[in-house]
Amino acid sequence: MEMDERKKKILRAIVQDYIATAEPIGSRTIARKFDLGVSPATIRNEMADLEELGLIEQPHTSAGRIPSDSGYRYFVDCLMDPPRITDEEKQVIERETTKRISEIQEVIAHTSKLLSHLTSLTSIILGPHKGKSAFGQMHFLPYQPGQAIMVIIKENGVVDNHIVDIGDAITAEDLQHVANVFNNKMKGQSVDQVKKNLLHQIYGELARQRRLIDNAMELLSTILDEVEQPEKIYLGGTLNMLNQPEFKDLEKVKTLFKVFEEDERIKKLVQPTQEGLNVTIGGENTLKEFQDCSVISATYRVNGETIGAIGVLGPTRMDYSKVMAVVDYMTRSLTEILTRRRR
Amino acid sequence: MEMDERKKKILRAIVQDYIATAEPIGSRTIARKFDLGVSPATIRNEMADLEELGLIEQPHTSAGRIPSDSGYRYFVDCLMDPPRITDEEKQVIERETTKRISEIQEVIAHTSKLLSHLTSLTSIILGPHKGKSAFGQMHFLPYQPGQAIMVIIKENGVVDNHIVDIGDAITAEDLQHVANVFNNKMKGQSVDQVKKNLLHQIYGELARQRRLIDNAMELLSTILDEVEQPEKIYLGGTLNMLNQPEFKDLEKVKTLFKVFEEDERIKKLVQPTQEGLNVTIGGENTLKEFQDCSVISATYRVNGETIGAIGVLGPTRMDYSKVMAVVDYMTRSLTEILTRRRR
DNA sequence: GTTAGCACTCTCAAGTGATGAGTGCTAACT
DNA sequence: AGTTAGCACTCATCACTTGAGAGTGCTAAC
Repeated sequence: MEMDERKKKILRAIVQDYIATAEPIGSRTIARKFDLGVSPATIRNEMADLEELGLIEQPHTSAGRIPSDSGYRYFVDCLMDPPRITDEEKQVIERETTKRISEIQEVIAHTSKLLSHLTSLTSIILGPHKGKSAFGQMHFLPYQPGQAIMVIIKENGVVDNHIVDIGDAITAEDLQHVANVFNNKMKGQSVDQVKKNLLHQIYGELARQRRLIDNAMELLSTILDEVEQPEKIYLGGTLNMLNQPEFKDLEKVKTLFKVFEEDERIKKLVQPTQEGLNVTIGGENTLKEFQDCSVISATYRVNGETIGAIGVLGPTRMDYSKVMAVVDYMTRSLTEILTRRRR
Repeated sequence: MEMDERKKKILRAIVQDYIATAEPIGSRTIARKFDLGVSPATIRNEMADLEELGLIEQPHTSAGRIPSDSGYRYFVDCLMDPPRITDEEKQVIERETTKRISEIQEVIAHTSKLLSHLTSLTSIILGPHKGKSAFGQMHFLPYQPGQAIMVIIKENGVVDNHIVDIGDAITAEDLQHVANVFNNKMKGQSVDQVKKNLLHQIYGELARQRRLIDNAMELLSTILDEVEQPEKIYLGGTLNMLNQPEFKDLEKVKTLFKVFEEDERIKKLVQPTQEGLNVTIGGENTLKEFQDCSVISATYRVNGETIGAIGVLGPTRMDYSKVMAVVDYMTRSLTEILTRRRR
């Protein structure tokens, strides 16, 4: 069976109306609301075909039709108005993102809020992965008698600091010396490499500061091996889900919110499967709790390198065109902000 | 009218049963479940008295009685078994808190989880307030051509760092010089003071680095004025509320969770009004969304100084004895951990 | 190929009545 | 005087029925 023009029109009508009202729509209503020039009976026949094609379904005998997952998929791929951001949305985003915020976490948290606000759905942002970064520089700053602050700058520019106990016997010059040795030997190396290859060298050169070195190495391990610490997840507008009629059931809300607390599974949702905008509809995603939901996601970059993902979660019945436009624009916006910030 | 022994017994029975079942309890059931040696009719008479005293109430004519806020209050103050932590709870807490965690945020987050888990309610922890701290030291570290990392150490030992753009013309010595001037002039001063009194001096001494100074001052403002950044709030087990029968209504859930997102109002809930354990029952607290809820809270300390609060939020119908015991114990535990950690 | 007509199905909301829990009151009992 | 049995009354809840409305599929006519 072929998808002729009229079938397409009818499917589009069904999807659009269902997205707007969340009510199954019947042939009579379609004929009334959408000017297709045919009678309800004709539409009924077409709908029977569409159902056979698996694009729409009936919740029960005497209800109207609703789109199936495949129906949404077809709609998104072939029927939908192309995603186009409205001037109003654009303005809001511009206004909100030009506020100068320095901390990257805050930028992302703010983006998350904005995204959920614009879509009235739940936003999910995968924070930038810290990236296993190699050793860059080390410095010691005087702090208090017997203590110094060890500052470690990773190769990717992230700065970490820790207070370390030093003996009273160590002078500023000694510290400088230790730092110099580390900086020379370790530049660009991972901790494992250092432990294997260079530690005895360092010990050799700095025999007297053995305790300080051990201390420093331990700190370096924890700081540079921070990769295990997973990317942070930012959720925004989780409450918006409660306004969706598909979550008027308390049990559903419970399971939904339970999953919201499991970062690992949320992460899977926005994990991009391909470049550009990802649209995952209903059962296409693997989490059974979200079989009634769709996710629009995309990745954001810094200096061309993909470092995180941004997504919107909503009921399958969402305004794909609008949400896709917003996610797309926000991704670019975020990429731009982060890139500019880094310059 | 006096509260004689029998009235007390009956009130206690009503509260205990209602806490356990969440169902209004009638005279017959009381006579059956609790061995008071009198007939339902007598209990009815007593209950009429208790109602007149405002300690219990009837949801509707033919339902049993439930405790009123005053009833709970009387129960907590006079009737309840004294809070006593069980060995089992104690063990769990010991086990969980001996895991060595270094970051204070993590300690608190973990405590929050533990607390909500033990009580099956929602835990609220007010993070340690950062305290307005004055300028301590400043350092510049070389980073990339044209950029340096400015490290600011506050008087309380908190370290902050930011990448700053410096011109190509500035040498390491220049930077050192700038830092020295700042360190000399500003030690222990607040930013406002500096702006008022010292800025022109600094400009005078460092005429050539005017742009860098402006830059630095701006950063200092944001870093040192961080007080405005409020104490962080840790919520745990918010989902537990969904298991409470009083929140089977979706509308209630919505308003509840909305308030959960408003830190300012949550803060009010646990803000201690007196030393030791605070018990706020139902309408006693000021937030109208929480008129059906009670809060048990207490403050935790470091080195004798109160730095935050810890609390449990649940329906008015909660197991006061148990929750009070747990909150009390956890407070001590947290105080101890933080104090030990600081040594 | 399209449409009108019609019987049929199914949900939903409103109405009904039985049931049961619980009360307050009265009068009898100890 | 305090306690209890008995009883009429109230009210929520549940199961059941019923009617209305929406929608369908089928058939026959256009």
